[in-house]
Amino acid sequence: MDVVLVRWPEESSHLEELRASGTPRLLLVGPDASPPASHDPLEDWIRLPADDRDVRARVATLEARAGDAVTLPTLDNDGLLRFRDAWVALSPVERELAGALVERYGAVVGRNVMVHRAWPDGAPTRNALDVHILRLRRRISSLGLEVRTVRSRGYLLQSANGNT
Amino acid sequence: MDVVLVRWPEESSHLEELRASGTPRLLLVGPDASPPASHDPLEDWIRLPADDRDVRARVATLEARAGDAVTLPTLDNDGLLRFRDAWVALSPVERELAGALVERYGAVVGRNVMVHRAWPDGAPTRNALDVHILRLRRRISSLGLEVRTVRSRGYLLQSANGNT
DNA sequence: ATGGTTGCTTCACCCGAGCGAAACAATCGA
DNA sequence: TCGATTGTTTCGCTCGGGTGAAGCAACCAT
Repeated sequence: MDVVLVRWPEESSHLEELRASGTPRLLLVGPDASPPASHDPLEDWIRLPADDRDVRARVATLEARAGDAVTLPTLDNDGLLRFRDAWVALSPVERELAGALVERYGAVVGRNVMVHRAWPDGAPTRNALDVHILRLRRRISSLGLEVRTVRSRGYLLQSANGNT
Repeated sequence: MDVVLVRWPEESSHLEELRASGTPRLLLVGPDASPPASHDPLEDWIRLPADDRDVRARVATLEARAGDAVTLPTLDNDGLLRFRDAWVALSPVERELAGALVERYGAVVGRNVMVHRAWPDGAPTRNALDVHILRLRRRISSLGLEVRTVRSRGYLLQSANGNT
């Protein structure tokens, strides 16, 4: 989601609806104005005049927070895994594995559950799942997604930078 | 909880443990340094030289956020210990120990209670609990949690930087 | 105080199981 | 024919859990 720049306090009327809709926003505080008192993580402010890089850094931070809060990966009907405006094509087996992980995004999916999903009539080898998880990991790394192992319990899909 | 001021990038070594313990912090960015890229809501930065009121405003915001974030640790069904949007996987024994501690978060849990919980049919060695407590301590330190000893009474789970 | 005792922490080691990763072979489809 | 997909094997690392032992530190009883 894009960060909206708002002059403070000149455009403060506009601010209410941005707050209500959860839009990330950066307030440009005039040289003599006092900064706003909101502690919403999706709101930030900077004192004018400001270095352009500083503005961009704060915008980037707000964008990242908004992305953390909202984005869920989805697996569409064509077998494409989408996440944050990017996507990758998955092979059939990977599709099933990713499907199980996406349905329980951020939670652990048992190894046996995933084996059953990818090979309903029984797993080919005990190691097969490991290998496909490895291949899935490499594919989705470009999306900023990662599969984390929870030893003796299963696997967990999450955003690569941080948690959920 | 109090906001810690950190010079950036001079004191960046100290920063890691502040992040881990969930301590709110304001980075004082030198005139020529580039701002940090964290999107933790409990971290903020300001460019030096800065107006004193601006510093106080940011400190106040961080304090307010820290006050909002009185989260309790939870042990979910997958054996993951979650705290403040981070998590770690626990081994089976650690899971039982952490479960006992989480249920009485901030209060003392007797050693015998924990032994009975982890090994209902009797402890393997008298030392076993100590070793597992040590391992649990190391694991949860990354979450900003700590296990404190109350001599001859038991153990107590709390947030690493002081409160509750 | 002194020395001993108790309670707790920490380290080092072992074993077995779980898992990761590479390498290779076989198959399938455009 | 060529690349993509999948199955299989093998090697080795990491982790979990038990054990022994050394080291502190607080407490107790002379």
